Amino acid sequence: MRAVKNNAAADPFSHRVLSIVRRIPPGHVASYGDVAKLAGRPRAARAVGNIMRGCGRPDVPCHRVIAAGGRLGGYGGSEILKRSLLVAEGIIISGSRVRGLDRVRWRPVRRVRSQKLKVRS
DNA sequence: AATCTGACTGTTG
DNA sequence: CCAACAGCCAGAT
Repeated sequence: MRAVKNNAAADPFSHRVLSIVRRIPPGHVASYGDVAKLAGRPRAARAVGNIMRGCGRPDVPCHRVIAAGGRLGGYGGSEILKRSLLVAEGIIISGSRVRGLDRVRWRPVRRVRSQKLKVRS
């Protein structure tokens, strides 16, 4: 049985996007644009949204992926649920905006390029 | 291969 | 702040 064949979504991009979203820790968020950028396609925010729409995986915290500027973005019509999930993780939301975005925005650990220590002698 | 579809985003009025 | 528009993009038809 060939198995897996009907699944056309085995592309590197969507796979990369999903693995990135999977790493967003509770209490943190990333915008569609952020994820797109991390996935190597800085202008594919819209495409990321489409991928989120289809991800129905329990291991993918798609509720932590929001729109730019702290706006919530969509959640399959249940934006209320998305808001609840975020609040439950400690995210503070005022109106329809995440507050203190800079403090909860997820920052993947980037490799520091042999940062030299300046030693004074 | 061409067209359509949006959980997007930045600009403009 | 909100609505309309115009780019942009990967997936699905």
